[in-house]
Amino acid sequence: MKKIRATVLDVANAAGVSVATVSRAFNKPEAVKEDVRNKVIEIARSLGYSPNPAAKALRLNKTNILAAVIPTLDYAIYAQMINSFQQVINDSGYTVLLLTVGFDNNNIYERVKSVVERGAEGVLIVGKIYDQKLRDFLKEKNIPVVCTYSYEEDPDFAFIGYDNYAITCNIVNYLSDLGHKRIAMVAGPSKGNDRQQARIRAYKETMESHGLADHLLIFESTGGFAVNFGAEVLHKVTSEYPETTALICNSDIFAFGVLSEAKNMGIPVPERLTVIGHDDMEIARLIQPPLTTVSMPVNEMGKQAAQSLLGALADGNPVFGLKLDSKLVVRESSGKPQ
Amino acid sequence: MKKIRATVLDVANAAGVSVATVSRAFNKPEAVKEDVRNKVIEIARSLGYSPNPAAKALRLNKTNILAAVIPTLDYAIYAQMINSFQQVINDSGYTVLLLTVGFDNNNIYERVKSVVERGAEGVLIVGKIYDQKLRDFLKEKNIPVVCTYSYEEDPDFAFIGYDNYAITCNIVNYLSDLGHKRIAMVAGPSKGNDRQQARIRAYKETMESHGLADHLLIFESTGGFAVNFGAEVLHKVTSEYPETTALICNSDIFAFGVLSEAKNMGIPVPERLTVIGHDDMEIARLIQPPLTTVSMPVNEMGKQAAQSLLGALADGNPVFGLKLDSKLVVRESSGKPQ
DNA sequence: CTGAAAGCGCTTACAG
DNA sequence: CTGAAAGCGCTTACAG
Repeated sequence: MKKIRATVLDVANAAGVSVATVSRAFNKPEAVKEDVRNKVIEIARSLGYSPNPAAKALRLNKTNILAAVIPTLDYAIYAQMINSFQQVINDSGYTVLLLTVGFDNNNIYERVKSVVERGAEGVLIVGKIYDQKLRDFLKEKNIPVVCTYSYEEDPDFAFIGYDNYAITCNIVNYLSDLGHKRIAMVAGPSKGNDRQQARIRAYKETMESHGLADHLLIFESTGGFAVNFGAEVLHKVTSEYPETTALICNSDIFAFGVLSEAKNMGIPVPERLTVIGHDDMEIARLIQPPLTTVSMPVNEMGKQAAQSLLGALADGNPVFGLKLDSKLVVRESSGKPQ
Repeated sequence: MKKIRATVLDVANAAGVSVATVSRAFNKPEAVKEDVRNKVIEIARSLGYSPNPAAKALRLNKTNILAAVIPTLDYAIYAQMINSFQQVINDSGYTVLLLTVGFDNNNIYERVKSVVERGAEGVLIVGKIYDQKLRDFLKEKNIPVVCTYSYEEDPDFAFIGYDNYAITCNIVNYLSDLGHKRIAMVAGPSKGNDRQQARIRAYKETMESHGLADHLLIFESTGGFAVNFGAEVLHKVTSEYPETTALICNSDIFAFGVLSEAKNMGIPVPERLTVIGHDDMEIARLIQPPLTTVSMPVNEMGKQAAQSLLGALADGNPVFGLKLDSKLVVRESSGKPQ
């Protein structure tokens, strides 16, 4: 029952020209006499003609599809990044195909492959690609890839992200300078998540460099990024590691859980416990006390990632990488111990 | 330089069969002798063959693409809904094409059209379609459409959403029962946004029904949904309409702004001012005081919307609509006046 | 059970 | 400046 859409032939017949001329009127207008061109375009419009994208893709071997493969949309920083990414892409006549795959990059081979098989000419990924099979696949198919959120010098893929390791070093240094000695980390699941891994590594190594390695305490969530885990950790810390004076949360979500539960338990922040988050979500500055956290330019990341992919596809420009700034935004949830 | 992808002909040649047999081995396996089929599939795999989606789409007149056209991804409820939507869609062998268009549905004709012209077989939209040209276009092309977040009985398009009017009536009734008489509304931009319009209408009419129409006070944001607007409104209210005892915010975002600024200004909530939000974002229950707000099943909405579209496409089932529940979640930000 | 051939809707050398 | 024709990679009646 589907209404047959007008084809190039319909337009040609109605205009009394060949299909070649119709095609040219749209794709190479200067090669068609003006009055013919105008007539064709007018008739095309009146018939509601638009070129069949599948036919075009087949003929030109170009789908104009780019894929965004991300952990989830149910987390503000990814949603925001894709929001920006998508705007640039759509404005460029490309289309964004969206796929969520969770946080473990070890198991994305099939999903990314499927997205390429569905015609994606390029793909945005969050984090690093571990799987050698996937790396080989993408290189062999010559698919431009941009990895976001992390930054690495990688010969094969462009990274547009920030230095997760360095910023976490900064946090530990900041806390150490403040006088904190018992500092714990609340981490997200680190399996297949290089951002978490980098932060954990930074925590360990920087603590060590300050001679604080006798109090390495890492709580790694098993259930993703949930507020509850922050609350859980706070209970554990107060009962089992009460000497702890600072909590580095690798997500604002965890920090919100800690702060909320601290209030319930009557633990003053930052007097008794310093809390640090990560991501600088909008709400971070609105809660009480406002949250000290890490801010990174999420929208910029999305836009640059889009440009990177478009550039690679357009003039065969080598896909470029970019290290963006992240910074520790100090607010009232952090302070000197005691 | 692009690696030529294996075609059905490559597989056929390598297997010593015809392309028809290769195609059948995948699409109608029972019609191919087992050993032949196995050989073909094995060879296809070794060549990394996957069918060209453009060729398939052209031949079958079926793109397997569905579009999500939403205001923005930079707002949790939309991002979450699309997260769920996308999961169901992708699991069904379809692909999600994403496009953001802002909050004003008066101007989405071109964007939705473009998405259909890019091959979308069905489309998810947020809210109601005003534009008659767009309605005609979608009907004429016979494109299944599901409108979300709102609920209406519409002969042309399925709605999977909730009753924005009714829930706002509930809020006003709740406040009136508590003894509030001076109630104001903080609204998002209502132009082209039927959810806001419904809530504003509900506010006006219910206030009237309680004989409170002498204090109709609506603050409509011009700049989208920003925390700042909540703070601004609070200033205006305290200076110009200090008799106000309750603020109905049509977004948690506004409510967060109000709550945060109330704290700064030393205005006790709910003793001096009751604050109500909308959307029940995760953070709503974590702030102080926890926010009374409207909760709706966002993920369910996304899933059902996906099912609706898939159903319409699969067996030509009429697209179904669904009125989902929303409810007022009462927390400590609301109470009796004074 | 298998293959030869047509055709989906486009674009683009090629010829005029 | 324009048209006839080939061909992109598939699937599917049709014939055997």
